[in-house]
Amino acid sequence: MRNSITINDISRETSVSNTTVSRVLNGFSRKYRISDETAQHVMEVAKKLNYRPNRTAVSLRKKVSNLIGLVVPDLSNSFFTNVANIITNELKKNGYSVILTDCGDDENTEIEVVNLLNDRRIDGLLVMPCGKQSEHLEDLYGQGVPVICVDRYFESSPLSFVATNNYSGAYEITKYLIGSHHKHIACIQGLEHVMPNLQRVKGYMDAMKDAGLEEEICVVGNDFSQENGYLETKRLLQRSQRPTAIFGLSNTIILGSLKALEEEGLSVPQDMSLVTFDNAEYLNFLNPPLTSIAQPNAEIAQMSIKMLLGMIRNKELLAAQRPEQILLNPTVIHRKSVKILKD
Amino acid sequence: MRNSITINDISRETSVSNTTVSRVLNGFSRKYRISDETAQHVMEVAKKLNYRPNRTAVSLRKKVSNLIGLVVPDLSNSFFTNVANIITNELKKNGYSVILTDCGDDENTEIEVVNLLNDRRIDGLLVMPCGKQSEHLEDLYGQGVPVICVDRYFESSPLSFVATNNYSGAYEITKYLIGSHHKHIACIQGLEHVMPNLQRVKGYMDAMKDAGLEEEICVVGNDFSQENGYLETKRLLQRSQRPTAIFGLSNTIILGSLKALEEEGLSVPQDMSLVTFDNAEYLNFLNPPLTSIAQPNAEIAQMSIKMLLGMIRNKELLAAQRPEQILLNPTVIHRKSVKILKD
DNA sequence: TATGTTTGCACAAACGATTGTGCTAAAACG
DNA sequence: CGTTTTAGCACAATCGTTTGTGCAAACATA
Repeated sequence: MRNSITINDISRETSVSNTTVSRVLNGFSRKYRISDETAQHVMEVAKKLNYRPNRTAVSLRKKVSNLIGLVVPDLSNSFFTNVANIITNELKKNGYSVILTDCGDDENTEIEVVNLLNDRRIDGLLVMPCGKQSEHLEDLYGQGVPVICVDRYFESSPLSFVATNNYSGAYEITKYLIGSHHKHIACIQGLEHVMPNLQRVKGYMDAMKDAGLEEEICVVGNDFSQENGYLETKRLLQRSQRPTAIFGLSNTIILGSLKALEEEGLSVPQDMSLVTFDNAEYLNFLNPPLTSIAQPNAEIAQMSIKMLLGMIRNKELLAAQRPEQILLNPTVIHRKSVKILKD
Repeated sequence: MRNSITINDISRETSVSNTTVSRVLNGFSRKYRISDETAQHVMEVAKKLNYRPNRTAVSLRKKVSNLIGLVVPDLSNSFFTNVANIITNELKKNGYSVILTDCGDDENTEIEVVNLLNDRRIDGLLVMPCGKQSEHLEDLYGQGVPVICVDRYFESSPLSFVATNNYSGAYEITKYLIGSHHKHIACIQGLEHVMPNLQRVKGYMDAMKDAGLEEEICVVGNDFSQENGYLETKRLLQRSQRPTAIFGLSNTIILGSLKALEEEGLSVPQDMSLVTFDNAEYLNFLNPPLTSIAQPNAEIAQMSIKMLLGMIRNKELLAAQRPEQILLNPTVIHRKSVKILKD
């Protein structure tokens, strides 16, 4: 068992009380009128013994853990890892460590891990909720724990959120496809009930409707996996009326589509146009480079943290405030996966 | 401030001591002869009040945190995130939470975060060390904290490790290039002093030597970034004697190469053959699909955890045992980025 | 000299659990 | 009925900190 140096060892060695040691080491010498001499001595001994405070004890006593929970749906999706990465690094700069957990896009797992995080007395929670329920999160929030929804959120909930304006992104890129004279545009969606998916589908559908293509609306699929992209693409290709363009609602989905198309010997964009949500460096080097909707990952991460830290600092306001609801605009990155059809 | 239900609330409500409550809730009713009646009552009240133990208090008292530290060099590299992902999920199944930190491939940051993790009394550390020094890790290990090096490791150190057999992977793929009649093969390396890089370079060099191509050995570059891949490729292209093949030592590096080649209007593999370490789904869909050396990510993760958990369970043996040193074999995945030259 | 003020620090209670030990009352035994 | 055993639980210390308060000695003031 690890037997580290404690404040009491210093206390013994310096023959002052642990109270005094604690105060010196926390920079309260002045405040509690510890003589410079004593303070010096304590600090020297602390350094000599290579003392480091036990954060567990501090957490227990101060009721502050400097731990932030981060719950993501699926770490094999590069969008989530990218955001998680930025969040983790940003929070470290602010003196927080993060406990990162992947809930496998499963609601019960999410509830379980949120409880676990609460047991560890996290100072705040950043969550990309994967289910329809928000009670477990609102409960936590009600207990006074700052909670921010990131990327995914709930319509009417006291929880603040930061997300991409998924609607506008989807609307815009669909309009672009239509502008390129595509009419048969299929949309492969992810988890049906989560907000980003809902909004993206809505954006797609509205753009179709606004162009008088209501009849052509075609939404298939049911999760954000690559398999889903693969299978749905295969099925789309078997239709009598094949789409001329596919809009994948995540980078994972589109990778599945690509695989299916390749297997069928179809090439992009000659035989099929392809666009996707999410951005990634490698999209530039695909065959062909894929036109995509880049989410503002860094801004999402930074804004979430800003809001979270704000709540942590102003706990009193926590309950009083109305939720902040922030939607950040995505940008369409035009590459080479859309064929311009003759009209 | 969060005011949760404690064991004392239950104690009050049931009119038994907190000792008894604790024993009941930990399943020690039998052992301490708590009557079934009392036990029942305690459990009911605990459920009614929705009691959950404060893990911070438990950690302090039991000197066990159920926290594992995971330190990776760079979370924007998909190899690391992939391994981290598997590790995190596997550990969760074993009742551990992981604190994940990215040290930005900086040695001082690594030392700092390792100290921070120690302050939190992690039960074990999985680390992909980014520097030449191992003292901070050996210190921790010496304090009785299980430490396993993952992917990266040190030559002569008491620390156990799990990594890919980088040498054989590099040797094999270089031999393959040579077998395809390439002679001018350049190697763009990552961080010079880390073991995987060292071993990969060695594999490359030995393969060249064994084929009598000692004169042609060409190792450039100095870190695992995409920028490094980009810049070094640009420079290679300016040489009077251009290489006919480039061996990138990571997926990030090769993405940089690809960018440089594209800018120069060169296509793969017609104008330049390309191979890389690391595997990723998207490599299949690049233009062209890249031949690569797939590391056994899942096995690395699982083996690391197995060793770590073993150490945690057998702490006594910790110091006594000789380090375990595990190298797992990679596999070359042949795709379409190597041109077979006429000899 | 008596009183008030400041200096410099220590005592002891918390935080929320776990755990070695001790104690009382009832049951069992002879 | 007296003694031993067992059942059933509580006391209090402990983990390593932080923190409200108290208190003696030194000093200043009148």
